Amino acid sequence: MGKYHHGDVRNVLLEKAETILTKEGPTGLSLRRLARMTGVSEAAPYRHFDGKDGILAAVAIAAFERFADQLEAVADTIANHEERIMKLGAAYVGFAVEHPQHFRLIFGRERPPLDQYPELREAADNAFDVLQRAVTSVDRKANMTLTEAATAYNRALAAWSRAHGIAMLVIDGMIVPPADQDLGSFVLGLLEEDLNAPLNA
Amino acid sequence: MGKYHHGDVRNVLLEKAETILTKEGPTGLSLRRLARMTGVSEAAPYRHFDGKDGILAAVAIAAFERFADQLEAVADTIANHEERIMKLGAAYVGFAVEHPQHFRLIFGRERPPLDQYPELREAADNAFDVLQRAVTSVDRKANMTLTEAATAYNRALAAWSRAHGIAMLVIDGMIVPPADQDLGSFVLGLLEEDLNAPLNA
DNA sequence: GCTTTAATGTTAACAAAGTTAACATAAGAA
DNA sequence: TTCTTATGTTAACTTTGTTAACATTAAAGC
Repeated sequence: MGKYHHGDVRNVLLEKAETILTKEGPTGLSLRRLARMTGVSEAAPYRHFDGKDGILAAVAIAAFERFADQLEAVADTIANHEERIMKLGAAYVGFAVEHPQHFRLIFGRERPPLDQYPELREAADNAFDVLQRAVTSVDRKANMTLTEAATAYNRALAAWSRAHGIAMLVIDGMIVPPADQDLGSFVLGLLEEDLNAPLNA
Repeated sequence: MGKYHHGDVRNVLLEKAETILTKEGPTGLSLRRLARMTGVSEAAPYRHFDGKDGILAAVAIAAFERFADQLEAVADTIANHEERIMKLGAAYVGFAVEHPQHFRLIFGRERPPLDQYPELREAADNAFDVLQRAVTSVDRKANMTLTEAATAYNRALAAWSRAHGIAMLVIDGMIVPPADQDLGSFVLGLLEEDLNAPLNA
């Protein structure tokens, strides 16, 4: 007389997985525990997901999508090129700080291999496309020379890696943002820092 | 008649752990497998290390030291301030690319908590001191105003996070360095990229 | 030299996790 | 209604981290 077919196990599992991940990270997410917490047998998740990686992939896809949406929302509202790059970087770090576990999931090594989950690869590519478009969009509509295009691409990489480095080091606790300052402006300050300028600017 | 006391189990374990880590990363390092490969009982490692975290900590400490040495070697040979910062960044990324698993270990979440391993914390702090000194050393010997000192500090953070971001994205395969170019000059290019400069420089 | 003690090994057990196989039941198609 | 498929369940198997109980060796104290 077991409650076979509750109807929505897959979604419930996903939501609970989401909750656990937020609190304890990918390592703390155990399939068995997840199943118990969902009130379903310990093997049930295997009917809906391709094992643990399958669930992680599903969560990662959702995370990538939210990430991309958040970046796009910022990028779309800012017309000025330089300002857009900077604010985008701040938003990038902002997402990492607000959702450190999700950020770690989509960039860390517990992320399932992109090759094995085409939708995951798609979600990842889409997020990076948003970034790249935002960084190079203004230049794209002008007719660029080959070297200009190359520079634009490199600049996107540079902007991306700067934001990424700050994000990683901050959520790792290696860089501690000053308490008396807004996180966004702190990040902007770091992004704009010119390593070659004289100290007494 | 068992071969009790082979004499050097601790070091052999560490070396084998090192080997496994290089090939398979922290996740692939299983204590039991390590013990078997070392030809010792599966509980033996616990006599020499504080469980799995203990071994990871030991390996991480060694990794931090090599990392710091490598950075210091570069920093010490370059007198020019700007050049030193840049080459240091390239060395930072170089280490990550040469030893991705070690880099991941010392920066990822499988690194044992610094609080629980004072020597690990020390090794980490030392590595970052090397970085910070190299980035701010020239300025340090001048008598700086408070704001100059703050700028110097921020600049160190900016340099660090830039290198870190490139390193992370490269070893994650999200940024693929061009095959026709030396990795070092690729990194230097990214580090020097001025996001605000016009495209046709 | 002999005895005691601490260090170092060993085996055996436990719990937790990922995964799969074998079986049960419900829902929908034929 | 019957057959097939999707979805659940239980029970097993393997691996892993860890600890307890016991064995042996080396070193220290007498």
